[in-house]
Amino acid sequence: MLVSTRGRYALRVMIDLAEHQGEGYIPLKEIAERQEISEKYLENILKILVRNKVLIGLRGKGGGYRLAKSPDLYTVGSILRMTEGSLAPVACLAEDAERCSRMASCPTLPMWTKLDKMITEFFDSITIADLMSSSLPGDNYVI
Amino acid sequence: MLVSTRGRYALRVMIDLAEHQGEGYIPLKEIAERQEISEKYLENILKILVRNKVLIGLRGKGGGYRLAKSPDLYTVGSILRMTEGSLAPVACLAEDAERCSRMASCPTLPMWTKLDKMITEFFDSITIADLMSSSLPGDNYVI
DNA sequence: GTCTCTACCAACCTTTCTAGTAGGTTTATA
DNA sequence: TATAAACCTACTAGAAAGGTTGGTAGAGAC
Repeated sequence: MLVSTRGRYALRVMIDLAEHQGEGYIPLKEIAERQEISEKYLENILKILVRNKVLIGLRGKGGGYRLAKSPDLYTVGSILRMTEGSLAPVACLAEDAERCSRMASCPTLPMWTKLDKMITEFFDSITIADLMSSSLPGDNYVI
Repeated sequence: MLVSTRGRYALRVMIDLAEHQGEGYIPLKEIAERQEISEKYLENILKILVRNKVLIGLRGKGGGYRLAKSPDLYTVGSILRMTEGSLAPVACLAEDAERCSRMASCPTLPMWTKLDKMITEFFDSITIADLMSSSLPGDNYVI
């Protein structure tokens, strides 16, 4: 599995917040309810997004979360890299991979590299705004 | 990680055997040595390929493994599906996934479906013959 | 007929990742 | 000061990854 629940939920939250922009700070409880995701689990995911300054969290009564910037300024790729760590299709291409001694002669490496590039370009070509329900699904984020 | 060692090793074995076609049956020991993979672990992987009739195993002295068909008749996709089970980038798209109640309104589903199609088409467009060292790496299995 | 080489098979193991849960602390508003 | 919220640390059950152990069965050479 390339993308786990962490990344998928993060994207859904981003879209949810994008659709409720201008309504001030949205409490976690509300998002969790709408998205049918456990509050406590979601908390862990939103923490990552706040740390990366994608979301702004406000404490106390009337607090909650909101997007730091406009939805068209966030690519799906950037959100997934934050939450998933790496989007590499194979271990050898992960940033923290130990250098493989067979690299120079590996007959499969060019294939993996090419796929990695395809995936990266795909995710980086789509923004949160593209995913919003107001968009026609399936055709507007053509690669 | 989309593709684990199981799938990667399987591909390397297929290429290895393709490059030693016409030399009769190649014992596991030899492959393991050349590929620097533990014999015992490789055994588990080859079992899958034999079960799927991609390789033919012969026991006893002089035994070993050989490809059942020509290398250009095996796509990378078919080998990976055998060994990895599923190549779906997200859980919702796996064959054995339980039907998600949000499917109809999910704003991210079209993106996942599109990526899944891209990945499948990529892997199905490359054969073991394309990966052999005699090929120029990087340009001949253009999608 | 038995020795050796080989594939084949079932079970087990360790480490890491996934998908959470529990319980408390801090900050802001009413 | 009560309450609503984010924030923080730690824990956990289960699954998957990446193997290992110890055998059984078949085929050829002597």
